[in-house]
Amino acid sequence: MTIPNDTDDTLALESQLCFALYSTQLAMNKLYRGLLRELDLTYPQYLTMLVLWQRDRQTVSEIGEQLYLDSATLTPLLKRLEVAALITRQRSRQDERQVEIALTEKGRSLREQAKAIPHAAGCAGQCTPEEAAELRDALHGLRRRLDRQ
Amino acid sequence: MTIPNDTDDTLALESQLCFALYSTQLAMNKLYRGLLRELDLTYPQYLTMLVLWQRDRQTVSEIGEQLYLDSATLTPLLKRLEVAALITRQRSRQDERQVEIALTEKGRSLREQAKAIPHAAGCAGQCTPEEAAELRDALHGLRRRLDRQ
DNA sequence: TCAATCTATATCGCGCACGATTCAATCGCT
DNA sequence: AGCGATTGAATCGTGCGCGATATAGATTGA
Repeated sequence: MTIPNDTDDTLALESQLCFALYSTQLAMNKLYRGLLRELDLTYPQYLTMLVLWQRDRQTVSEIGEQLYLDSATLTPLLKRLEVAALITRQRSRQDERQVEIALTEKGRSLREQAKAIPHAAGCAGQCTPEEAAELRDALHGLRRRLDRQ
Repeated sequence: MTIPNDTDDTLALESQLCFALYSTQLAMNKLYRGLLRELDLTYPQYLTMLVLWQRDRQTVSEIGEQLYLDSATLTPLLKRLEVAALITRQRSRQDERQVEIALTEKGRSLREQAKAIPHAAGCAGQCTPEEAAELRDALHGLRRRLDRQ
């Protein structure tokens, strides 16, 4: 009697951490699309604004280091934020290779509206702050290990 | 004496679960890009193959329900898998609106190569199976709550 | 000094995601 | 039977991500 040789679930979709991560990120993105509609920002644009609200006047690569994005992604994104009059982009005097990104008054003032977002997102995810923090730390840990590869 | 009115870290990038999710997904994607290079698959294409390896002959929307993707994303992706000769696409006889996706022999046989992927990914993430399972379940739970919104 | 090298940003091409729309096939109802 | 509503897939437009390449400016060293 032969044992069926392919009943193992190694490749089962739902068993895989990578798919849990992928599909949850899709769901989170969808949630934020709704929350960010009134700010007229996409999710990556929102992240970029978070970086600048924490510290104004940063170069493209400084922003990229924090978001894990490179200039191929950021340059067009930043141009759109510039068109939206939320930031300015100008070549650094000291080093003409660098481009300094700075908030406009409009960009700074958008922060007030944005303050409501994290709480709204937390409610939607029905997470207690403790649950959210635990999951966040587990994810950051995983990311750190993946980055080392 | 005035207390600075904006030292709260509500909007701090690293404190937010959504960014942990976003950046970890970027890192995971990067890992899989490397692992999948020899299979000549992108990550979403790999997920689609997982779905078909679990059950052959499914319609576009059946695949979409499992991956949380709609036809706008899947139709072009499936066309590329068809060009790669991994699947066939043909209109259902019973219901001409539906398109049935079926594996080719080449598509079926790719499964053998793919079996090594989950283990390789687990090693890269340096997760014990228990850690991975726990994080996976926490993420599926969060996704379920987000989907209800 | 000036050529080789390195660095920061930009550009190009491709493949997702997805909102909005279109179109054909099917269903439901009278 | 026939017509409005629904459904399944495709199409279009926009915005990421990112590998690969380009380009201009800065740095290094013989």
